[in-house]
Amino acid sequence: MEQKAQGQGEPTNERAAEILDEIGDMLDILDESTFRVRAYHKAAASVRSLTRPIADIYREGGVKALDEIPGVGSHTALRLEELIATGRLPYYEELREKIPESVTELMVIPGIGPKKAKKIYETLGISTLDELMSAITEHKVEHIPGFGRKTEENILRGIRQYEKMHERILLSQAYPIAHEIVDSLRRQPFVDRANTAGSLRRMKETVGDIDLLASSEQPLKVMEYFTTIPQVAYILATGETKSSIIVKNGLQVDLRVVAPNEYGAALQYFTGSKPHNIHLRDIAKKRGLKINEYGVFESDTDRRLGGRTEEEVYGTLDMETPPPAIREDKGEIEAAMRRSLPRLIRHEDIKGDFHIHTNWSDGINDIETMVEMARSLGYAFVTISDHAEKLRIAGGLTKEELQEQLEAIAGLNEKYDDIEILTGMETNIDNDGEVDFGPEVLRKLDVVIGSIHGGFRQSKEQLTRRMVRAIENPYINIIAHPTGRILGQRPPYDIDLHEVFKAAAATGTFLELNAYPNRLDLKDDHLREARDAYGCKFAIDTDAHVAGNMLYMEYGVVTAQRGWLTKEDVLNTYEVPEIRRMLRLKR
DNA sequence: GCCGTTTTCGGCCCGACTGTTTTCAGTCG
Ligand SMILES: Nc1nc2c(ncn2[C@H]2C[C@H](O)[C@@H](COP(=O)(O)OP(=O)(O)OP(=O)(O)O)O2)c(=O)[nH]1
Ligand SMILES: [Mg+2]
Ligand SMILES: [Mg+2]
Ligand SMILES: [Zn+2]
Repeated sequence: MEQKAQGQGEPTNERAAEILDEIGDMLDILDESTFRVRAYHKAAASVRSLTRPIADIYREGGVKALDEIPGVGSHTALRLEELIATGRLPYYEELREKIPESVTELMVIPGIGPKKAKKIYETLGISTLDELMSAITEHKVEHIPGFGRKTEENILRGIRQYEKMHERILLSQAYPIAHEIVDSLRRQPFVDRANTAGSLRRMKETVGDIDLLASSEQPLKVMEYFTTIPQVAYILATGETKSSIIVKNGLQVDLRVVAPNEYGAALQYFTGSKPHNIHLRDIAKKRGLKINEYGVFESDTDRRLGGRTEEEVYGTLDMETPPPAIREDKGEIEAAMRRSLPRLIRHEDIKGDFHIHTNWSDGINDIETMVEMARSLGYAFVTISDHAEKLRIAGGLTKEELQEQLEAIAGLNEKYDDIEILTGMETNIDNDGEVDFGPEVLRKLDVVIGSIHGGFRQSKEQLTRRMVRAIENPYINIIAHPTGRILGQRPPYDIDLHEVFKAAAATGTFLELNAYPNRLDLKDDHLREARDAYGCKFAIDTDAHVAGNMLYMEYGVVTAQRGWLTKEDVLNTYEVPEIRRMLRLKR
């Protein structure tokens, strides 16, 4: 029998995490201890969020290094070693003999957990979604002991819901939907306060649903309003503190409603993340306190100590309040206890944008329009960085055209005294790591960007070599969208980021945080790794192809925050003379 | 299965909503 865990060579982090999750699910179905089950899921989440391939970690530090991954203990470290070394995991395969893959797959349906999946499998001998659908049509499911007519209906709805929508959506797509509902809630006289919460408030690059919080003295009125807004397609559940709806595009929206003096505790709870909450509550518990969404309490007396504001919740534990963007249980709780939270970069720190296209290549607007947009954003500078000639499909500029553009920019710079237009170009890194132009052209430019636009399927060695050569080119200042991923469309190319970060730090080459909402590349965790382990510096760029795109800077800044970056880490927070000085250091 | 300035054993966050249940399990946040 062909198993996914077999003979596939070294597992990616994602594959290893999937296997750990599936083991957790199988143990869950087998009625194992919930703590063991949780341990597997926790280890899976930890492996999934690593910034380095586990195979590399293992090669460098052996089992000991695997053991040091949070949530991975001696036992799982050995299992991962087996998996990395042989491409197989006998323990996983043994469990699979008892529980077929298709049974754990039933658990993707909202409303079907380990117990229902097990009953469906054992009672009806059903393990696939198709079989389940026919069993529902024949009304066999409602006769499973403990199930009923409504259970069957809900499973059917669950399947429909899953088929319509089960992917995470871009933060930028969820954001306006969320704020439209928040705004409408705020307009209701019976609503005291309303806010976004969950991953959307933490500004995660994608969100699984929209989480909203409101406070009110009349919670039932709020729920009645919420479940009848025009966006509603289906009401999943509604009670006096919590309701869930599905909106027209298939997305789920959860609303929690609490009393006004509980707002801070509820916001803390509902902002999460889940690991952050669990860690925080664990600390409270060890101090004889209890935290829930209604407040902080003394465990033995249930006396309420606070919860009006988030600061009160964290303050009761003698902690600073971590910004929502970093509440991922990746060190922020410890930092908040030491009172040494990072001073994260703010949007106001941004003084300009280095990556802007115009109608000289594949942009929509002319130079002046882009400059006017930059001025309206209060920027001190903007760099025009059109594509170069090798990227024909993007209307790349020849060196003659570039010369013309430089003259046009010189003219515009005469006209403005409140903004400086820097000259630049986005060059294409070819298969040999060379770019469109040599020093005689590039030396005329203030800022040179290099990026990969093709050959994504090359070997890791080749891709890495190309990139590192470009980084070593003394004229290239910024590497744009370093991993090439496009959320929901294209995975990152297979490149050795360790080599890229090392070379960038050694040469004084800035790594881009491309703020385009479906790129956000480098991503949050990579930014943090590149800075902390390598000392890299960054530029947050919008890669605007039309003036309005320059507003994407906001998504770049929040992603930088999620990567724990401070103002000092980011080139476009400096004054122009200082930027020029830093750019010249490389040449 | 993981983990440790009170522990290497004994804990592991805490609660809402639903359906099928005569008292709570399952799923989800
Ligand atoms: N204490 C506690 N809080 C939880 C738990 N599950 C969820 N929460 C809180 C923290 C989450 O951020 C918040 C919203 O839950 P979601 O499932 O929507 O997660 P979140 O929005 O973080 O991520 P998402 O993008 O929706 O997958 O509810 C839990 O098991 N325990
Ligand atoms: Mg959510
Ligand atoms: Mg939610
Ligand atoms: Zn570009």
